[in-house]
Amino acid sequence: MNNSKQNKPTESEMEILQVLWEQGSSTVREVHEILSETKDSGYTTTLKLMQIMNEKGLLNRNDESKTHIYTAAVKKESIQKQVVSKMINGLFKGSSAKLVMHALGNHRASKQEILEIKKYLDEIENKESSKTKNNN
Amino acid sequence: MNNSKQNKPTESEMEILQVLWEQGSSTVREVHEILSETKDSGYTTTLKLMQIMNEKGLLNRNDESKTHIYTAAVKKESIQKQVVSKMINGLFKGSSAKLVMHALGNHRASKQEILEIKKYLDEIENKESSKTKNNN
DNA sequence: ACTTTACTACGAATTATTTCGTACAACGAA
DNA sequence: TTCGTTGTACGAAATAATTCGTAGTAAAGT
Repeated sequence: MNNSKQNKPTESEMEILQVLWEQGSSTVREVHEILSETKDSGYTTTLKLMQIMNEKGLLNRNDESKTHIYTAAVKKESIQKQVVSKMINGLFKGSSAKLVMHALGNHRASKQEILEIKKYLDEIENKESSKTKNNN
Repeated sequence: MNNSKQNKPTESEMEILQVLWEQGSSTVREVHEILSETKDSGYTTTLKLMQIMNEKGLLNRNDESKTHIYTAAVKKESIQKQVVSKMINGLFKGSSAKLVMHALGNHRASKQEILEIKKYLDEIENKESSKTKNNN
């Protein structure tokens, strides 16, 4: 049923997904341009990677024109969820609170953010049963 | 200065570190026994991995007796920090609040935990300068 | 002493991931 | 049309990570 799961993206694939999530549909060149800022592998490397990701179902591609346009085929949220779950179960052994405090401890949050979180906490504290869908 | 950093543990190495952080110093067999519950690679695989980790400085070992005793040489906190940072900068593009809400959304926290988090939020909201050392 | 058992060491095979070279097609400009 | 440029395809090399077989050693049992 779900063709897009199963294939956990590798480290390099994650980098590409992140670019596509940020920029939206892009060409290989566009993606490569951005990756180049922080990495120095060649153009064909990015190309190959994206082709593989397409085969794996991680990306979709439109090849009507000569220059293909790629789009992330997996939702950012779904990957975020996957990664966060793994961390909670692994490194933080079931305690989301610990992860939360680490996150806040390492990376200073703005007053604004702190407020948001508090609001969110109030919500989940009250309704002990509803299923909340969260943000991006 | 910091000899223990640099070598980012691989996936398998993380599994071993987690066992050692939980169980404390252990023999290869003890570690392997636990890993076996969820994985099916052989004993010598675990052995080899731990030997490599020792070389990399990820583990320390006491080989006074025939059966060596291994200990994690890196602090759990330091790895947690590393991983969380990477997530915030990558997948969550700078917003620790988003990570926090994802964590709480995916993994139901207990009332107890929610309280702890709130308390923590109050702390960092107030003192804008002190450096808090957090839990395990 | 001999055999079995529990270890370590370590080379090497296997598998996964990343990287690149090269061939070839389309397109636009001269 | 003929180049030069920009793209894709794809095999295959280079690297990284995991897995295991085999050899050898010490300790304990018989």
